[in-house]
Amino acid sequence: MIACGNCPIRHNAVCAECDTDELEILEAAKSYKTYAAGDRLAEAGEPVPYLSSIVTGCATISKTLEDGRRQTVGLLLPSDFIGRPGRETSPYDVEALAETTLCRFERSKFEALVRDTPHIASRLLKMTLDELDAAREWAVVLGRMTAREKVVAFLVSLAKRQATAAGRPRPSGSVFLHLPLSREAMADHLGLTIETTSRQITALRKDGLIETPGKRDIRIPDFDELALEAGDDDDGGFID
Amino acid sequence: MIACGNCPIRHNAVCAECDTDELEILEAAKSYKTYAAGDRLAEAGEPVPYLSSIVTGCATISKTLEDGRRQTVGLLLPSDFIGRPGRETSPYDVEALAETTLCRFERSKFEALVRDTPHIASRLLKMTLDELDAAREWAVVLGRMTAREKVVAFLVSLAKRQATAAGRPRPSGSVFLHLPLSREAMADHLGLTIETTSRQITALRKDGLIETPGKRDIRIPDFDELALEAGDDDDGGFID
DNA sequence: TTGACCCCTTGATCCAGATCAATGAGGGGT
DNA sequence: ACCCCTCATTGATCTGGATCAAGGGGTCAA
Repeated sequence: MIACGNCPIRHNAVCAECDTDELEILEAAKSYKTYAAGDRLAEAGEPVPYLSSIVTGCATISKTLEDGRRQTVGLLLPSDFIGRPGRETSPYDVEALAETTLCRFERSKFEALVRDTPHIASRLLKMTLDELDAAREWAVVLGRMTAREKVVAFLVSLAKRQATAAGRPRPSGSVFLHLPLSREAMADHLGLTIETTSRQITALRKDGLIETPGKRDIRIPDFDELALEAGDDDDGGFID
Repeated sequence: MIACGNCPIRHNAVCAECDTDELEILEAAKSYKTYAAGDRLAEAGEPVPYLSSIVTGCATISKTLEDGRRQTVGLLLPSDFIGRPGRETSPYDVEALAETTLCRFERSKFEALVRDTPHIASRLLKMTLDELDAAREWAVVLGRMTAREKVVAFLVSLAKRQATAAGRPRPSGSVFLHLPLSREAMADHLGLTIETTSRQITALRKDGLIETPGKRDIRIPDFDELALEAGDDDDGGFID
């Protein structure tokens, strides 16, 4: 059991705005659970008894159509939140891509926390607005970008999130990236097939935009050059 | 100036949970503004001085890439909210598709309302979570559906929203639908070209799934039959 | 060491939807 | 009434990414 004060996601998760008094309440209500890679954290249409934050690991939110087509609609990394106050069941599958530890709260307890703790409520609102922005940005990728641009957009966004999580500013220069996703999971996220995804990675390597020291490892020699491929001129400048 | 008590979106907008005392505060702070079809309500990268609700009309949230490709990431109908507390500028263009009236609050005033009025904050959280669900559902459409399925999914979702707005349950049987969007706006929303969108509508008409009494009017003789085309077996059952 | 399995890559072909190109159908202004 | 002008439809062709198919390499268990 990690003390909230030492928690790796203390300053990014839904508890980020809480003061020490409030942390004590969370401390009393929380429980941890660790899942293995491949485990289901939630299943479409099934009840979600716990609302949780990802402490370590990685998971996807996805939907599978009756005929097997699958689309990932969210990629969850440490500090991201799983579940929705006010809704008993999940509309999506959530599955761990790697060993994943959750910090969990029983639904009814968490809903009370949201009601009674303005710092939780306001943090949750901010995180939800951020997720909405991310989902909309991804809609542009899915709707209008070419396969190559999709792969680049994914690598760029992953590098940015990795930097943010580490408290670093926008990446630049040389960046190393470990992919928590298989090619299949990437393809599902990008709205492509495995084959096309693989070919685009090969093409980016041949063009010198990335190096692939391992199947799941990417080195980006020049982040800005890669970002340019997806038209990412980093609007950036938002005030918090 | 409409009195909040008589407002058409009183029970669906961000003010839905407010009691009469709180409405008085809103009443004092709000102002109305009406835009013509085609007007910009917000521009990507520009400041958004007012946070608003749509009272009547229709608008799109969209992004245009440097080379002109455009993707609509949200369709705004009466009671929907525009703008984000905590962010000065809009990352997207917002434009009116028809004459649109907004109920507006100065940013600083609204941010204070969110802070001090739990009924506003909680309603805003719920609306944002709903929008996030909608954005994710749309990601499945954009990433994995065929052109025909995309058009059907759009018509089905529009019919559902229209029914919800009118306080009716899930549509069934014969449904009449007025499209607030041009073919171009539809195409931008669906991640298709105008031509493909038009062809799919023609195909659906030839298949007897829809009738088109006017370019912007659609009659759906059998809603459930159409919904089936997009694999919409209406999970429905969510608890609020 | 061998083999089974999984995941990834690469090649060949196909096809849904994009692109290029007319044509039609209002609709508003003069 | 006529002329634009915008929007929608339809046709012909092209192409990016899907599909079908065949290896290749790493890992684990026997």
